[in-house]
Amino acid sequence: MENTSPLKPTETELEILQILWQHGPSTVRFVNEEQNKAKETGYTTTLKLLQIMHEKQLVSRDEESRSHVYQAAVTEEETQQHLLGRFLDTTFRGSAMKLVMQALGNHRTTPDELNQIRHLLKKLEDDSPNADS
Amino acid sequence: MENTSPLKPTETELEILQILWQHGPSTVRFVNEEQNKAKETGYTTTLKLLQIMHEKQLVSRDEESRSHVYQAAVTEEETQQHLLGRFLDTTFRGSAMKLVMQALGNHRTTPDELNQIRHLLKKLEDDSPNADS
DNA sequence: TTCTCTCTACGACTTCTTTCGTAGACAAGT
DNA sequence: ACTTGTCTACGAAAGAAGTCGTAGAGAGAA
Repeated sequence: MENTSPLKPTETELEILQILWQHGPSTVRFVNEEQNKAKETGYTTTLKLLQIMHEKQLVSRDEESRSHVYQAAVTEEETQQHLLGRFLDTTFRGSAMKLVMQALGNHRTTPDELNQIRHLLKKLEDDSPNADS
Repeated sequence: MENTSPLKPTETELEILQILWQHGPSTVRFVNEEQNKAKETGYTTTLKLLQIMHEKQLVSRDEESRSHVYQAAVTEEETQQHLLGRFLDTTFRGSAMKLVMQALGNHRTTPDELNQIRHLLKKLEDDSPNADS
């Protein structure tokens, strides 16, 4: 149960992971086409990236058919968690609260979402032995 | 308002900015010594970085005395805001709520901090009906 | 079979970032 | 005046990330 992967995906690798998370196992061709929706990218560029990510164990691949099928080998949540930790340290010097305040304050959030957060707050309070009001 | 500097500091530049934000205007020597507390860094490395940051207008400098005195030219908040925006998009596909939930859920937050957030939530709710500016 | 299309592999090039060596200026101290 | 220490400027090396050209294999159509 030890470290699954202290590996930090780069900017582009993350974009590819997003595609794999959203669409499930995909061929290079498919990933490339998705990437092109946002930004023109050569086919071999995508291929190379996926190969590197495979080496880094960020993705796994099925080589059965001629076109290999790639799949994310890390979950979206664990990756987000990991990146969030780093971001928190480097940008907010570790203060989760400052980050949350800024995120809530400057990005529109629907009333419903605010409610969900309220629920979470309540839950956190209940779990915490020494909560004062 | 239309400032032309949505420049994104690099990892190391951010570290230096943190030092300047925390300690105010500083000489290269001082910044370098602060950096060394975390990681051994050559003096000229720090110098070069500050010079580059000066070119990029991330810092300003006072050249009066022989040892120049550098000062952050961007505020901590605006930088955090900018980086947060990027991070939100690339890592959480724009969902501020998901980010907040994860931040609150997985990083220790004191009861007092939870309270501050609660206050913010209330404030957001009050302001929200017709927000558009 | 032969031609054509698509795929993987691989290596080289570019750009960006970080690191550092070296040179010249300048102020003190002796 | 000379030596020493600290400073800036500059250029170049080292590293990291992303980009792409080219070669060769295989599959299917003609």
